[in-house]
Amino acid sequence: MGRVSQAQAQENRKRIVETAARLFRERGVAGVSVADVMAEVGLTHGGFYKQFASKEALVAEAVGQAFDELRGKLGGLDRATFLDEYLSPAHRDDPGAGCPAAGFSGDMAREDEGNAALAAYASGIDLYARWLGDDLAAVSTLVGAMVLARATAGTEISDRILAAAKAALA
Amino acid sequence: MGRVSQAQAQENRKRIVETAARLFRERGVAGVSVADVMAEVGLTHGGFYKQFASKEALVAEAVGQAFDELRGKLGGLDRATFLDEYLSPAHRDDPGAGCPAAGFSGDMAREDEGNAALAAYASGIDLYARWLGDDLAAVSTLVGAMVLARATAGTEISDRILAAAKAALA
DNA sequence: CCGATTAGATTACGGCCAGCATCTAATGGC
DNA sequence: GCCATTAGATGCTGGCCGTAATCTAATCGG
Repeated sequence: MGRVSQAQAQENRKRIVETAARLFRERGVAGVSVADVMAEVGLTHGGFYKQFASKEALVAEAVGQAFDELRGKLGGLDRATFLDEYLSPAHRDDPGAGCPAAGFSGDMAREDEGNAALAAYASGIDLYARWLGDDLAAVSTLVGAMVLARATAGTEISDRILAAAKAALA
Repeated sequence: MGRVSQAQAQENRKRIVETAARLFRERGVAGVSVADVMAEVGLTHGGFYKQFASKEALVAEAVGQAFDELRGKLGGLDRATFLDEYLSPAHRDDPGAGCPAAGFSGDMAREDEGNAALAAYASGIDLYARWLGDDLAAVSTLVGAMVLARATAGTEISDRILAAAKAALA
């Protein structure tokens, strides 16, 4: 296949970022290859570098994209509803569509400083903190509970973590 | 080189697990190869499979080892001292020797269920919870703060996360 | 309507990894 | 003191990865 309209190319680019944002959260950045992302979008991996400078650049855009989606969702929610949805087994079991702070935490801890992805991540944490009334401890409890519930998924302790966090933050 | 005494072989095995426990926490399981671990111990990667069935088996032992070390440390600490050390920049900046619940969280979230590493991890979380008075919300705040502080290391928000968690748990 | 541009496909390269087969030499039971 | 055992070294394999050069065909400006 040859060229595609600019509109189509832009649409493709958008789908690459959205797919990456989901896959990276589901399987981790290291667990997803550029070819995986492109195949899921229906393109071949070679074309990737016409749209992005590197995988790193895609990671940065994916983190930004995930937090942008979050920004949209937070607008129409009150605190109680948000906590209920966040600390639900459904959220735990669907990391691909879930909280980027939790989904990307493992990967961000090892990015080198000054990185674009890191900056997007930090500003996303700031978003959470402000939305919860400048309460960074609440953000820690929230994200920590989700991270631990996922790491212990399938064991009896996982549901108890979610319930305990809900009780503490209500 | 040829054979080595049984005592030496056991010592080598121990050092492999200890080194893996540190490197995995520093760089993530996917970021450390079997060859990396063996080189750090001073052995070649081929010999690894005389001691371990697979990398997965090493991960499971490393997680167990890290929580065993923790168990030892927790014995001689009161709550206030523990919180102070846990939520310190020094702990944030030295994940290799730090909390396994935080250090392995990113990798555990993607292990398949029934896994030996997962079981060791879940029992480690249980250890924390009991030591903090069956308070799973406190464990979430603690581990969440460390995970987020590491993911935002280098930005202004990182220290504030640690301070906020300390204030909330004191 | 033509030709320069460009999105995507194809193919290849260099590097790294987990795992294993084979070799080597020291051990430790007899 | 011999020799079967075995820890570790060496070297290979098949696979996957990120990246890039090249090709192809469709677009879009002039």
